[in-house]
Amino acid sequence: MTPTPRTDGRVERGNRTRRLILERGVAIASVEGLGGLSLGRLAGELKLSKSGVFALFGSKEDLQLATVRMAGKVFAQHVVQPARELPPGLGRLWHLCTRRLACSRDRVFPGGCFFRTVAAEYGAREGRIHDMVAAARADWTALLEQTVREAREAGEAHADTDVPQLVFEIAALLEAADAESVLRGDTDCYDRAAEGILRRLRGIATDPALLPERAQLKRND
Amino acid sequence: MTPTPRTDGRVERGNRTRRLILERGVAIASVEGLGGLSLGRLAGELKLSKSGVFALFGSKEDLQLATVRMAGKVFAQHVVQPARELPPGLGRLWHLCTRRLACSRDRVFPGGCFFRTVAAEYGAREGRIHDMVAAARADWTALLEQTVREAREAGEAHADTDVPQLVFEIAALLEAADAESVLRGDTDCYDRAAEGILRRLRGIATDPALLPERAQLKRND
DNA sequence: CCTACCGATCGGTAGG
DNA sequence: CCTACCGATCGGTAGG
Repeated sequence: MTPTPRTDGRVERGNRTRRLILERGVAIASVEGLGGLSLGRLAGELKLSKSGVFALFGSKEDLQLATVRMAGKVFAQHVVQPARELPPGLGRLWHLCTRRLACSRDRVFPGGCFFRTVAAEYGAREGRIHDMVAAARADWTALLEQTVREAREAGEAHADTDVPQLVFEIAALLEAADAESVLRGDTDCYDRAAEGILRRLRGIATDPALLPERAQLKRND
Repeated sequence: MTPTPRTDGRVERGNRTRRLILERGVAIASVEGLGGLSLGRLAGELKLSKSGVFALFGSKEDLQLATVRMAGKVFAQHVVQPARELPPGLGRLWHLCTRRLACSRDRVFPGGCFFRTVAAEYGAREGRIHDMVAAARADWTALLEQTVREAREAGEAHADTDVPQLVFEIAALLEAADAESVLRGDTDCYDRAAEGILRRLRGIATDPALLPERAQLKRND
């Protein structure tokens, strides 16, 4: 399956450069949006030629789309994957929420959550970037809804739980915390979001002991 | 106090042109952000000369700042002013929320709420635009907090109401509805936000009759 | 002296 | 990955 190796290692070097460009692109776009990306700027900051960057991606839009894909990998690694280590249930749902808050607090993306920034930037436009960003958000809410349903099937959440309503409110509090921390530079919002979510989860839990008593976001999780 | 009128009406014409430019600028920025504004584009769309647009504002940044101010007037007219007609209390608070949702649903700003878009665009940057956008958001949360406190002082809300926590959650649900309606093009989110807010307000109300039984956003309010 | 523009062009940079 | 360019457009300013 592996292509015949060229002993000069040009393919490998190209992949390294590509990753370098995308990591920088994700960081820039989380602060200034995907509109802040330009071939010349990325080339200048990384000491590459503009046409070299262009050759690796084919067009500016393809570079932007690849940047969105890279951001998705970062988000999955920091938020989605760690929650898989816990068994399905309210504990896993709560872990998804705290990891999402920690991802913002720790500035995994320097300008706050990449997807909130680009969703605001491309939400009202049309085209491939809008569609990919909307799909990424749909994946996130679908993951939250699936996790709630698993908790319900495990008997940890009441049978009459309104899943879309609950997930809408959870996602709203998570995003508001990210937005406010970036805009105002404070961290109270993380405790407020955690408290609001925890109150909502207590409302659907069949057993209060399934959830922590207090929102502990000081921990390194 | 009025300046001596020049019979040629040049000053008046300038003010009309200025308003025309800012109205277009607000519409463009709500969709594409303030970065989507350019002197040449505004001039082209309004059949003015680029230097004419420039002369009216002095610089691009001053044009952007004036655009933020104009958007503030629009928001005040559609959301803040109507709520003043109601007496202080939970009814006024609820009216602020429904007007805010209607402002998004009716696309008073074509790309969804102007301030959510530009807050995401400039939240992680520095400068005069960031500061003005942050101040506008602080004004909005301060208005909500003041309205909650008035309801508490009128005996309509419990004395132990955590005002900042409540306002954080209300603002989060309002913004999430706006963002989701723009990104996905549906309207369910308005009912979800209204339901979530109403549930929260019932939790602090001393008398359930102070609030509507159902979130009626179909009405023309 | 003022205003509200005009047509043309400044030095630079965009995507390609 | 490079240098060398293109058509266009950017924010801003000249004299009239």
